[in-house]
Amino acid sequence: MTRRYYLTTAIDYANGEPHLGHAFEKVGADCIARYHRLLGEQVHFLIGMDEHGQTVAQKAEERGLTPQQQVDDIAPRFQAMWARLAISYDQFIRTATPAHHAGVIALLERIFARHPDDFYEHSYEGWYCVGCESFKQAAEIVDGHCVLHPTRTLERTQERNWFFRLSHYRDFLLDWHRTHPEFLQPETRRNEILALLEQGLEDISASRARFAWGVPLPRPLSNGERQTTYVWFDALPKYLTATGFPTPGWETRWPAQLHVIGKDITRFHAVIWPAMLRAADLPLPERVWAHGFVMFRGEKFSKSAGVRLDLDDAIERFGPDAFRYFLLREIPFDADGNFTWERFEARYTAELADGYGNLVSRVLSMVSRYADGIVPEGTGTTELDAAATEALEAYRAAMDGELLHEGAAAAFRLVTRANAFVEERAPWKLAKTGDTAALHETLAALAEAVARVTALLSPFIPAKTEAVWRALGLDGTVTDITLERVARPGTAGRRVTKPAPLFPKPQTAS
RNA sequence: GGCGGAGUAGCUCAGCUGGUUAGAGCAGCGGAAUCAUAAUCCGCGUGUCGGGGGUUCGAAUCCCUCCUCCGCUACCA
Repeated sequence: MTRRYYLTTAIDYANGEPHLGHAFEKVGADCIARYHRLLGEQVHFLIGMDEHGQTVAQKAEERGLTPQQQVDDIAPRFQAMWARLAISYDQFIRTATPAHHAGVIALLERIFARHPDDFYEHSYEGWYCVGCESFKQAAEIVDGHCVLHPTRTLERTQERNWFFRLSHYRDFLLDWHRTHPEFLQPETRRNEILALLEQGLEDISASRARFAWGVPLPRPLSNGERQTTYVWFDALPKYLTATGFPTPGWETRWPAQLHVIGKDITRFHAVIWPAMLRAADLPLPERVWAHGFVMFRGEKFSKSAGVRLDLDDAIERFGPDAFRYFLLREIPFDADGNFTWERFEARYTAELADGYGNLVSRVLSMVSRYADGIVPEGTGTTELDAAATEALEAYRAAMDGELLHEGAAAAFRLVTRANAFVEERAPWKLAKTGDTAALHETLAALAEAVARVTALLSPFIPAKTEAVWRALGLDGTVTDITLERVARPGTAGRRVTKPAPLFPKPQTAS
């Protein structure tokens, strides 16, 4: 009975091309998905597109398209990018589809049926900041101006909508976060949400009069007006509608084990989404992880400020695996980090080419030269076994806590140890002196270490590790193995082949 | 404005509830080796631990204050 693991990312907004921020989240979640497959769990990995809302409709109009044409144009572009980056998703959900609409409506109806008081009509009147394009609360208004746009004038504006009684769930949510510290991580995000909940919650609107591109809310207002479901009541339920809800069978997948999101949408996932589920008498997801952002030389990416990075350029520089590795190793998954070309090149050269790539190269080469290409039987354990055990423990501790950058570092310590082991044992000397027993023990230990590191790195660099797995002559593919294989890689007796350099270095002339 | 986090070697960062000479990786300098993608290994770090004050036998580690940066402060997603 294998444990199932339903993992999701946020869905990307269909108003532009995929960029580095989109890629970082997908690569991170993909690494988590692959890690859980390595643990032997039955992973279901969901990604997708958020296709509704006024911005999509506007973008479509600018391009002379219908909203549907707009989203039909964008989705394949994202999917092509995810294929290129080896994102191993099991399902790609799009919100502008009949199945998703039906699921959203079923969820809303379920809330109407079970907690009829949770939705109510309300004429909302408030101070509207044109700069923010949103209503502002008292706490954000100082001297009659929005704190973020003090030079703008706030406008008194009114709209009649369906409202969701979010305030009713404040005590429940506060208690949930307090008693489930693992629900929202990292800790700093949890603290922010606790602070928010302690302040108290306002009800939120659940429908919009102005924008028709979305899911029609199933109940009209008392004056007969039909409105569009407010975007978060449309977007968040995709985690549930993706399971097939309300068609029977959805219960086998829900609740999700982990929602991977950006820190900017923590509130929606840690407050609104749990409240919606509670209102529908549905179980809450087990965990929410809010990652940080990739910045460029310490600055946020910004089209207007000219701080941008072409995703294709970054991938082309050293290939998809190297790009994945760099993002996962360089940017802490629990905080913000930086992309710089200098760091990218430094890590590529030092860690992938000279570290892992060269280790693979020298080990395969020595097995060919000193053992006729067949990995010898190891006679006993060496210090490399202890190093492997240590690396595995650190790796699991890091990966179980979503600290992917530390997981990569832990795996890499075994690369370093293996390289040192080569120097200590000096197989070329053993070959000269004819100490076959010691030579074979050394080569066996090294081949095992390479197989182990390769397994540990497979969530980070799936294509390159697959090539190494084959070069070692091992059975199956690296995506099918589990961590048990790390204990017994079974390299002895395998015929190895030497592939071209895994991570070729550009000529030094450049 | 309010709440919260952070400021440690050139760079990226570890240093939990205070206690031997403040650490790691990268970069840099010196040496060894030659299996390997001239790839590796070994050795070398006196840094006002943001500034100031305080508590203590003793503080990077606790308290106060100031400076700087960042996050949150509810319906663009």
